[in-house]
Amino acid sequence: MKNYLQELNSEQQKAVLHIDGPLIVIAGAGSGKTRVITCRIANMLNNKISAYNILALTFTNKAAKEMRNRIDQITQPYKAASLWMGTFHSMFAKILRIESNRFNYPSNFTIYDTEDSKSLVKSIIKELELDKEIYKPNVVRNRISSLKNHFIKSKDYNQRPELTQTDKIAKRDDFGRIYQIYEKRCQKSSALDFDDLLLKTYELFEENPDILLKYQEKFKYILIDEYQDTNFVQYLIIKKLAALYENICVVGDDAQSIYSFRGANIQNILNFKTDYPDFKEYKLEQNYRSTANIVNAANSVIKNNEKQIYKEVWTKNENGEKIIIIKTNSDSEEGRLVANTIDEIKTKIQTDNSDFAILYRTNAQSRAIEESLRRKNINYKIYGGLSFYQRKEIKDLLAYFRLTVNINDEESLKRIINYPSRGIGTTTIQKLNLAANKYDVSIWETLSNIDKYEIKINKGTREKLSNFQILINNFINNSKTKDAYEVAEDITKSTGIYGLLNNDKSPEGITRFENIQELLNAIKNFTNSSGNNLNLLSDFIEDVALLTDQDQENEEDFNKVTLMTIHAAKGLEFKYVFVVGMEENLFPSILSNESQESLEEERRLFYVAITRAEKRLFLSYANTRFKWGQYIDTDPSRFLLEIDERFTEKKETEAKNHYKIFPKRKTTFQPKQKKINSRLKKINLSKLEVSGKQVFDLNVGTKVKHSIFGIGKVMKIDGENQNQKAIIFFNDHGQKQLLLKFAKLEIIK
DNA sequence: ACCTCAAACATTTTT
DNA sequence: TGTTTGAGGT
Repeated sequence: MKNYLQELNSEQQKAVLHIDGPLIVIAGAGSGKTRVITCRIANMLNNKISAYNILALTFTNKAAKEMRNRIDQITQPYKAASLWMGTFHSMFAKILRIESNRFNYPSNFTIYDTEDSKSLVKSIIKELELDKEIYKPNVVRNRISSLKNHFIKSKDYNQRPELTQTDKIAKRDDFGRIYQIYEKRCQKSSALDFDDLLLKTYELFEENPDILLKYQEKFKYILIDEYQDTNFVQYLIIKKLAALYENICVVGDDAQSIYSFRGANIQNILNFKTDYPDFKEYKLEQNYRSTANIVNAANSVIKNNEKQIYKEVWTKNENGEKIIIIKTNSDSEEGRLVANTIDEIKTKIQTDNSDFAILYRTNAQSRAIEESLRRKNINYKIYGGLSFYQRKEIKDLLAYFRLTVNINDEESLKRIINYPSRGIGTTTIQKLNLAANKYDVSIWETLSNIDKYEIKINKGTREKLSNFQILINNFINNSKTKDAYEVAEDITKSTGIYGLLNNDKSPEGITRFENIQELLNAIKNFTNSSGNNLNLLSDFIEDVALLTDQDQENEEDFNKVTLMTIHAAKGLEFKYVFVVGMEENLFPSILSNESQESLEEERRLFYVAITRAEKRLFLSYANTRFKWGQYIDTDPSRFLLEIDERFTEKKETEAKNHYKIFPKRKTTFQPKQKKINSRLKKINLSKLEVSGKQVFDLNVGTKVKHSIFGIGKVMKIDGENQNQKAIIFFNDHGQKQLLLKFAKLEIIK
C-alpha cells in the first residue's frame, strides 16, 4: 500500500500527506487530480482515520462511484464503505431525510426536478391569470433558482427594493407573489427542488445548533472536488460544517470554472484564503494527460482571460501531432468529416470507439453528427439531452411511484390522474385544484373528500375519482409490506400502462415498452442488491431525480464513441477529441457577447474542451449551419485565432469549390414515419437488423462469440421475439444473461 | 372529455 | 426543423 505514493510527484505527495488543517490544491487540467484525491482518502483511512468521519463532495455521482472503487483498490475493501462520498445534492438530501422532523418535512419528501418545478411555475402563473408572454415559465423558474442560490427567499426578496425593482422594470410586478406561492406549494407537496436541497440544509444547520454540532463532529474531515464550481449556498454550508475542526481540503482549477450560470463563483477560491488564514496551498502544474502541443495550445488560449490565478501548466510529454483546424461548408459536411476521420484513424491505428469523443456547445448539435456516424456504422452514445429518467414513459411510471410514496406530490398527481385516460378531464382537475388552494390542502385531500370541500362534480365523475382513489390507496398499502419490485410491477400492470404500451407496435411504442421493462429490471436489481432487507419502493425512488445518464452504465454502452456537451465532459479524458461547431454566436454563445465575464467563461469552457484530449485534437467549423429550418451563414470562432499558430495546422474540406451548392439534406433514405425522434428511430433500426439476422439460429448448446465477453456456450433461452434472452456461460466471464437483440453474437461452428 | 390538425414557437450550459 | 399549443369538431 505504500507504493502508491512513489508514483506521485513531490507536489502531489504533499497534497496527499497533508491531512490536518485547511488545504487548497490548485490542480491544472490533467495534473492527476483524481489520483491525488483518491490517494489522499486512502492514506487517511490507512492512518486510522475512520471513513465515518470523512465527507467527500464530488461534482457528479459517477465521479464519486469511480473514486470509491479506486480507494477500495488501494485499501482494504470494507474500509471505504461508510465514507460519505457524492454530490452536494445527494449528500445533503441524505442529511435532510435523516433530520426531516426538524424542519417540517416528512422524511419521504419528493425531489422535484427542473421539469417539475417548471410545471409548477406554469400552473401558478395560470392560476394567477397572468400574461404568460410576460411571465415566461422558464424565465421565472430560472429567476427563482438564481435567488435561491444566493440564499434569498421570497420573504427576503420582497424586502429588497433593488431586487423588486428589477422585476418591476421587466413588468413582472407579481414575481414576488409567484415566488411566495411556489414556496408554499412545494411545502404543501412535501417536495424540495434542487436548490432547496442546499437551502434547507443551510437553514437546518443555522436553526439547529445541536444538529450542526452533530455533523461537525461526524465530518471531522471534509474534502471538496471541483471547488471552482461551488455556489454561494454551498460555500455557506461548508463554512459552517468545517468551522469546528477546519480540516478542510478543497481541490479546484479556476481556469475550469464553467458553471456560473448555476451560481458557481470563483470568488469561493479566494474567500477560502481569507476564511482560513493558516491555509496551506499546493499547485499541481504538471500535465500528464496531453501532448505538449495540446497543453501549450490550451495555455495560449486561457492567457487571454484577465481574471485568473497565476499558474503554469507544463508537461514532459512529447510534442505530438499538431491540432487540426478544419473548415467545412456545412454542418452535415462537418459531421461527415468527423465520421471519416474516426474511420481513418481506426484503420491506421488499433483504437477503440471509446477512445473518441465529439464535444459540442449545445445539445442540439448532436443531430448532424449522429447522422453521419450512423451512416458509417460507428457505434456512439449520446450523453445528456434526454436522459433515461426524463423520458415520458419513465416519468409517467415514476409519477405513480412518487405518488405512492408521497401522496402530497402534486406534480405527480397531476401527471397521472388521467393517464392512462380514465375520464377525469381538465375541468374536474381545475375544480379540485381550486378547492385545494382555497382550503390550503392537497389535491389528493380534496378528491378524497369532495363533499367536505363543497366541490360540484357529477355522479359519473365522482365514481371515476373514487376508483382512482381506491387504486392509489391499494398501491400505498402494498408498498408498506411488499418489496419495491412487486409494487412497481403491480403498478405497471394494474394501471394499464403495461398493456397500453405493449399494444403499441410502432417503433417508438416498442422502444417505450422496452424502456419500461428496463426500469422494472433496474428495480429488480435494486431489490436483489442488499441481502435480506426488504427494499421498499420509497428507498428506490428516493434520489432518482438526482441521477443523470452518466450514472447508469450499460453493458451495451461499452466501446462507443462519446457524444456530449463540453460541460458534461468536465473531468473526463479521451485519446482523440473533436470539438465541433467552432463558430461565432455558437461558441462563444451569442448570449455571452454581453459581458466580458461571460465571454471569459466561454473561454474557460473552450479551455476545458481542449484539455480533454490526450493524443489528438480536431477543431472544426462550418460556413453554413442549418438552424430553425434554414441555412445560416456563420463566421469562425474568435477562439480559433487565439490559439498560438505554432501548434495548429489548418485544413479545408475538398468541396470548397462547390460554390454555394448546399448539400441536399436527405430525409428520403428512411421511410417517413410520423413524428419520431430521430434518436429513437436509429436505435430501433439497428435492433431490428440484428435480431432479424441472428435470433433464430440460437439453440441451447450453441457456441457463440461476444464482442466483449469472448467465447461461451448458450445454456438457456427465454422469452419471445424481441425480448428473447439467452443465458450464456462465457469461458472468461462466467454466466451472463443477454438480450439477444442487443448482444452482438457470432455463432461458432 | 377527447381527438386531430395546423399554426406558432423555439435553442446555452445542469445538479 | 421538431415540438408544443390551441382551436374546432365529434
